[in-house]
Amino acid sequence: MEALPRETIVDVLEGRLREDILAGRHPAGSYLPPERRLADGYGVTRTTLKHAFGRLVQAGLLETRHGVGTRVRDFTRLGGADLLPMLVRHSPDWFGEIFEVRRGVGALIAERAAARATGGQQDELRELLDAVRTAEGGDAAQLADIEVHRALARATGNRVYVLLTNTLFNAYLPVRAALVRPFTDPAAAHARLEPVVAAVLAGDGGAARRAAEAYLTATERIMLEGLA
Amino acid sequence: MEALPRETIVDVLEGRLREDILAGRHPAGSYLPPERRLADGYGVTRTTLKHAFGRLVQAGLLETRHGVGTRVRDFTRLGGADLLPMLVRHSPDWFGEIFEVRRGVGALIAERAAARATGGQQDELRELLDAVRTAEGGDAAQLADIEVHRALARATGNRVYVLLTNTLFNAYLPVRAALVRPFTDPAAAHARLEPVVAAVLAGDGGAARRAAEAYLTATERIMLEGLA
DNA sequence: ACTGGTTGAGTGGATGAGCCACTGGGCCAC
DNA sequence: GTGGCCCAGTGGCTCATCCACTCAACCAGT
Repeated sequence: MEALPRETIVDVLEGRLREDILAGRHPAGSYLPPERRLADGYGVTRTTLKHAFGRLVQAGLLETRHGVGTRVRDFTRLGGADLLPMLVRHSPDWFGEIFEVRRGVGALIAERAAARATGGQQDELRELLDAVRTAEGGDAAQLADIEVHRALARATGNRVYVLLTNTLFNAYLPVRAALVRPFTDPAAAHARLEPVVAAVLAGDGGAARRAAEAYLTATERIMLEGLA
Repeated sequence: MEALPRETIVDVLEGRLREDILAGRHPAGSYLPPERRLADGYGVTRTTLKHAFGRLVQAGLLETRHGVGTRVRDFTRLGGADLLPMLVRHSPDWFGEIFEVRRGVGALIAERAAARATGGQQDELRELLDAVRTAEGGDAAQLADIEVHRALARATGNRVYVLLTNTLFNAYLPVRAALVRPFTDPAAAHARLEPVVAAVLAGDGGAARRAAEAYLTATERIMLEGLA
């Protein structure tokens, strides 16, 4: 099991700052208070605050200018998809939109994979699909399911699809993990996924696209029901 | 003009570390030397090194464990699309793959936008397209062109498409900016873009998808030629 | 009045010494 | 053997201090 360590001070601080920004307490375009004052306000050293700032700058939420100050970026306009995990954590409204995109992109990936998968990649897909069926206990089936999707992305021969899949996974996987119930049955997971892989292996792009759309629509419905 | 300040020490250090990682001098899964030793090696303070580490951790390239060490993550397997800018800077191989995805996603966006754009969004599209035609000097036409694409993404009513568009822009825009020649002519830019907007305004999803594909294929060809 | 250089307050950037907290392996008593 | 303890090595965090940059106000000199 993944033994994640206790949250560090920087973690907590980053979370508070992010919350304050996403909640609009520091509006986009406005300057934050000076580091010394802010650090004092949060009861931490300026160095520690700077570490938290560094992360948020990297994430695209903040923008610092030497000698001037630190400003909140207009991330809804300029931000990248890597913001999704924190956005969805702050407000679950994003979930539906994420899944619509996942459906569109997933269909693209299936279609491309059907057209391009190499022999080795086809073998890998067969193996990983089989691993879903024989998965045992807890979230093993769910993890195996994810691996199939990663392999489908790889089978497009386009590494950007792999990264994109990871980005979308990072955004909605925590939510999906919370809904363990519908995803822990290996037989059901295998049955849902099998038509997609079969179409890809058959090299039928149209069928693969439709199968992927069906799969993603089905899992989306399960998740949206689970959230309600 | 955007007067970007001189690179800070942390910037440089981050670049060197990233380069060392992407070049495989620190293989995925391996542990980096201890912070004290590494900081000494790069001739900087441990604090400074930690700031650079913080960014790379946030970016998904590194993973630190208190009391154990700092490890290089297998970003080709687990990384998100936000890595693209640094990956493409390190090796331009990525460019073709990025553009293929941009084409697929752009077509999806155009189709959705045609089906869903509200009246206000249609007006905005008309205005922004017009701004491309009347753009003057330097890269003004190129910037106006980008704004049209952002507006198309917004017109889908799905904010994730906006973020995704930004992510892909961040990845290939620096390259595109280097090829100013084909993109500085307002009339040409307007002519390329007009059919896409027209189809979206007409509410014809299929036509919008095909127009977007044609546009993206054309600009892709221009860029690939420029690179060669 | 206008121009142009100077200054100073306020901001973020970087340092280095020092201490705390965590991990893991090896040692020792049982 | 087995269990517990210890300690060396690692990253986390703080503090005090200085450097570098920006901007606006000021003040000559014209």
